Amino acid sequence: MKNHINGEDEREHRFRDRARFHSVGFCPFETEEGADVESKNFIEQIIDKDLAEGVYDTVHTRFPPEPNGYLHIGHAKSILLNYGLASAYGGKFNMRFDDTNPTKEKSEFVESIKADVQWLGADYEDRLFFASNYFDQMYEGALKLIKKGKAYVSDLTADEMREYRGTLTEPGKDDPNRNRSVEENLRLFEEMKEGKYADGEKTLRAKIDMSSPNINMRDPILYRVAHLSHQNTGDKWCIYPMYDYAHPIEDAIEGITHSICTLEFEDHRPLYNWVVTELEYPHPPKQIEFAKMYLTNVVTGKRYIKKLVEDGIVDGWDDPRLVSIAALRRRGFTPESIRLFVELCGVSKANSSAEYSMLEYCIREDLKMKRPRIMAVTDPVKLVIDNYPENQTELLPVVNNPENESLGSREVPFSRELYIEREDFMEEPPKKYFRLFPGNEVRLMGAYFVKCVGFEKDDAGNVTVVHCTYDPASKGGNSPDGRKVKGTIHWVSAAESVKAEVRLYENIIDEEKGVYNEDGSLNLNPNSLTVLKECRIEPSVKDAKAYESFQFVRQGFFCVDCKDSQPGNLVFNRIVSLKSSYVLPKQEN
RNA sequence: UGGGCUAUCGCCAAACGGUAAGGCAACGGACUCUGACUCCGUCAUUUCAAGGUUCGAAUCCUUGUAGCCCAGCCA
Repeated sequence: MKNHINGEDEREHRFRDRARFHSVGFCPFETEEGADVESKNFIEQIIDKDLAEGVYDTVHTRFPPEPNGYLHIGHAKSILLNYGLASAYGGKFNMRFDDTNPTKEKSEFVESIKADVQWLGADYEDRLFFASNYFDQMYEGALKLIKKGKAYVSDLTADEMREYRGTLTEPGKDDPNRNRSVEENLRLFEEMKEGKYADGEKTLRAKIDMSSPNINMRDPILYRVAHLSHQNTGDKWCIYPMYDYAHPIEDAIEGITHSICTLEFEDHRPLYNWVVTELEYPHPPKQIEFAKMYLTNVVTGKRYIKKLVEDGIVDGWDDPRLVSIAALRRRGFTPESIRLFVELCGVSKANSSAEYSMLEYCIREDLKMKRPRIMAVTDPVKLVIDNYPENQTELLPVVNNPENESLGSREVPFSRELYIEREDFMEEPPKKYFRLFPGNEVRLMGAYFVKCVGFEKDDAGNVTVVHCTYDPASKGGNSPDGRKVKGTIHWVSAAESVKAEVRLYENIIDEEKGVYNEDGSLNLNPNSLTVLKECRIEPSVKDAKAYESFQFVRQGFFCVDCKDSQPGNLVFNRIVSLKSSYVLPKQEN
């Protein structure tokens, strides 16, 4: 009794810790107990300093994707980091589409991105913005720079521009148009805007330093001509601002304080600062770079995924073997599990790649207390209880989740003919095999003890029926005489169970070989998908809806597929298997 | 080879001159109506390397080494 109470206490304590841990990045300061204060990541440390020194008096972040594709697990880190920081500091978080290049952008992507961000729980409230809505202000800014003598119109072609830029080791040369008068620049830029020039004919460049060791500072292009229809602004513009010019303005307009981006933009920071300085924003935002984190042995490259789709290897961008947000959602991952994953990974400036096992841990961790544990037989073989009355069915009460009583209980039909897992019976068991074999007794989970008294085989030698006798006194799963069994196996009633398709997934990449072949193609795992069409599941899942998930006891977590599952024709995706320290020895013959 | 950044356990990651946290994975063991969960234990005398400063260095200095990013009118 005492032990039991202690056990409970410990468990509650653990949950409290966990709950607190979950709040890292969401409210790291409000650890009432004050004890073990979580260490802060380097961005939080910068923010603390800024706040303490009065550089900013609030925190305002943003997630600024270009709507040119689907979001994947890598983006989740940025989304949750930005959102988490804003929440933690009582600030605001904006959703902003960085749509300054109409060649690659589609409104289809803005919709999917919005959906994914919301699904992840990053609530941007009414703060949904588009960089393209700031085009007027960016244009005004360009005028200002020209008037200050800090920008000029260039006639150089793309090739010439490259030549003039110099190389990593040699400085660049001044643009022949670098010293045009303000008036001429104003006129030319106006003409660019009016559409007098063809794509590529003219650009607006910042006048900075052609010999800077930082190539981004060698008079970077601010505006290019592109006669293209924009997904948001239509045909209003034929000049579009470049990222390096547009982004700081977007941040400044929205009152962003900490503009968080990935490492590859570190070299752009001086230019970011140049723009906000020259444009004289009173409270300029600060760019901070962190290392993006990927999963090991995963494919995120657009062209690779596109090819997988085209080749019919996956059934779309949301194929459960992919790691787009849509794919993870379809596979059965929860927003909570992804949040946990991002928290566990941490934030730093060191390039890194997390192992998939970390993500697996996170989804198991999230689902294990939340979802019902039911019985499903994925590779059925019939089990007949010889001494059980024919035509009798009884309903046995089963707790939905023994670790979470609030999930209630259900009744599972039991009868003379059942299905069990094929691998739970062996004619000649290896050592330490606790399951069914002739003469051995096991527990049918939640039902009775049964003892194997025989079996039938077909001509090919496959077991077709296992015969048992049951002990009526062991109803519920325990024998009054106190005798123990080593094995407990799951089962379903043959007549009442529902037939379903179950899809088992392995990594789409052959992990032994790594992601890419020498020729750049993907090292695909030929066994990444296993479809089991003859599965039998207890009837309680009959009305399960898309995305609903369960633990299939002894096997793993499974989720109703949102695309292919139909009432009466259920399809389940295996989200993740349960861990197992037992490996079934390879069967001979 | 110009510039920028990074190196702490198989994978993430703390440590901010005071004597290497934690998580994942792995491996023992206990418990068990899931070979799961949970529990308990093991897992860096050493922080890329070599020197130096210091009573004391992962942290400071020097010199190296390795990796990533930059020469789009992409973001």
